[in-house]
Amino acid sequence: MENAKLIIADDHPLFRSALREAVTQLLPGVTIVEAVSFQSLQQSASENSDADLILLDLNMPGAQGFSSLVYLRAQYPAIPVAIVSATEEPAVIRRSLDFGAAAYIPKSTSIEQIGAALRSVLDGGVWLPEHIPATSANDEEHKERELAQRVASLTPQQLRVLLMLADGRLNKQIAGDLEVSEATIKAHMTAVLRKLGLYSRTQAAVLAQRLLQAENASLLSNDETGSEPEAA
Amino acid sequence: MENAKLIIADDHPLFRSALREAVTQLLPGVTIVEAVSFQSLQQSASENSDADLILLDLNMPGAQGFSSLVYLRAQYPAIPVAIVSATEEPAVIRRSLDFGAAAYIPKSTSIEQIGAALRSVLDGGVWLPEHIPATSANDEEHKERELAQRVASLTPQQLRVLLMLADGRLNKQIAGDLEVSEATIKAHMTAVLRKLGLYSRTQAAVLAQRLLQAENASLLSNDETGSEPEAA
DNA sequence: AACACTATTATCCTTAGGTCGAATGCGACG
DNA sequence: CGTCGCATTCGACCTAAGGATAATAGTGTT
Repeated sequence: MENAKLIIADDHPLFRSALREAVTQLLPGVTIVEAVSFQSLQQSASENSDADLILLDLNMPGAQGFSSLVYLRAQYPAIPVAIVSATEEPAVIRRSLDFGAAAYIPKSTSIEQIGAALRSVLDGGVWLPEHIPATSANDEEHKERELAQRVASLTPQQLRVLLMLADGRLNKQIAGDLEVSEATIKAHMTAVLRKLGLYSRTQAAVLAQRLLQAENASLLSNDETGSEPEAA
Repeated sequence: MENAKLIIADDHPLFRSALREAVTQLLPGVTIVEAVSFQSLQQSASENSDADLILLDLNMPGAQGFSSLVYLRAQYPAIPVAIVSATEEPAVIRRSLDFGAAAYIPKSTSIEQIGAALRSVLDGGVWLPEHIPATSANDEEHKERELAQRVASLTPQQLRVLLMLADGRLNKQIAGDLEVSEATIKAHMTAVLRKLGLYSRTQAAVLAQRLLQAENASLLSNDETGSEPEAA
C-alpha cells in the first residue's frame, strides 16, 4: 500500500498539515492531495477519481453537515471515505456510517490509532473509535438513520436532483442546471421518491433539509429535549 | 391595570411559579393562567382570548423554536407576547421581534426589570434588555430577518397552511385537516407564496423548516462558521 | 459476450399545484 | 348605518408533478 493516494479535506490548515505529517509517516510513499473547501474537494476528487481514500472533515466551508459525505459516496462509490471530526457524538458517528463512511476518526485519536484506522480502511474494512454502541437509544434516531441509509442508496444524479430539490427548484430548472430534459428529471424524481419511501417532492425537500443540512435539531436536541427533573 | 389577565407558558414548573410569584407581586389583582406545553397553551389561549399578555418560553414541549410565537401572533394579533427565555443571543432576540414579540425578557432579568417590562408591554409598548444592537452584522441574518417579518404578516389560516406544508402534507390532506375545500387551501397557498416572495410550495416548505424549527443552523452557526484564525 | 446498472429520453395519462376572479362575512371607521 | 378593508371561502382554468412503460446507450463486471 506504499503507492496509495489520499485526499485530505479539511479547512483547518494547522490540523491539515498535522494530518498530512502523520499520514506520510504511517504510509511511506503515499501521495497526498489536499482540499480546503467543498469546492476544492469536488475539484480534487474529480481530478483524482483513482484515489484510495478520502479523509473528510464534516463542516467544511461550502458544505455543513453530511452533504459532502453523501456527495462523495454517491459520486465516487469506489473510494472509501473516513470522517475526521472534532465531535464524538455517537449519533453523529452512527449517521456517518449510515451515509456510507468507512471510518470515523475523532480528532483526539492517537497517531497509532490513526495508523490502524488507515490500514483497516485501505484494506477494505471499517474502523471506529473504541466501542460505539451500534444501536441508537430513541425511536426518533432510528427513523432518521433508516432515512440516512436510504439517502446513501441514491445514485449520483439522483442525489444531485435531491439536493437541488432541497433548494426549492422546479423540475424544469433542475433540468436546465444539469443540461438534460425535464423528462429525465422526472424519472430521477420518481426514483428518489421510491427509494426514500415518500410520495411528494415537498416531503423529499423537507427531509433532505433536515437530514443533510447543518448539524441540526435532531442531533443536537438529544441533549436538550425532555423535561428536566426538578423539585416541587 | 389591576384587572389584567396574563397567560404564563413555560414547561419548567420551578421557573413558572417564580414568575407567577413575581407577576402577582408586581401587578396586584392580576389573573394568571398557566400553560405547560404548546398544546395546553393553545387551549388556554382559545379559552382566554381576552388576555392582556402572554409570557412565552420558546422551546416548550411540542413547539421548539419560533413556531409557538408565530402561531400566537397570527392567531391572536391583539394579544402582545413577551418572550421569556434563557438565551440572550442578539440574533434570537432580534428574530423574536421580527416575528412580532412585544418584549424579550432573559431569565436573568431582575424582578424590578421584569416589572418595568410588563408595564411597558401592557401599555402597548415594547421592552428589550439593555442595549441590543438593532442592526444585524451579517448579510445572511438580514435576509432571514426579512423573511421572518414576512412570515409574521401571514394570517392565522395562512400560517396553519404553511406549518402543515412544512410537514410535507398535500393540499388535499391540509384541506381535510382544516375541514375546508382543497380550492381554499390552494388560495391560501397562493397568498403565502405571494407574501413570502416565492413561487413554489417546495421553497416555502424548506424555508419554513429553516426558519421556524428548532433554534437552528443559521442562528447557532454564527458562533461556529467562518474559519478560525490560526498560526502558520 | 452477456449481464446488471445508470442515465437519458419520449409518450401517455392521472393527479397535484397554483392563479384568477368572485362571493361571503366580519370588524373598523366615519 | 353604510362602506371599506380584509380574511376566508370556493369554482374554473391552466400548468407542474408524478406514475407507467418502453426504448437507447454507456459502463463496468462476470
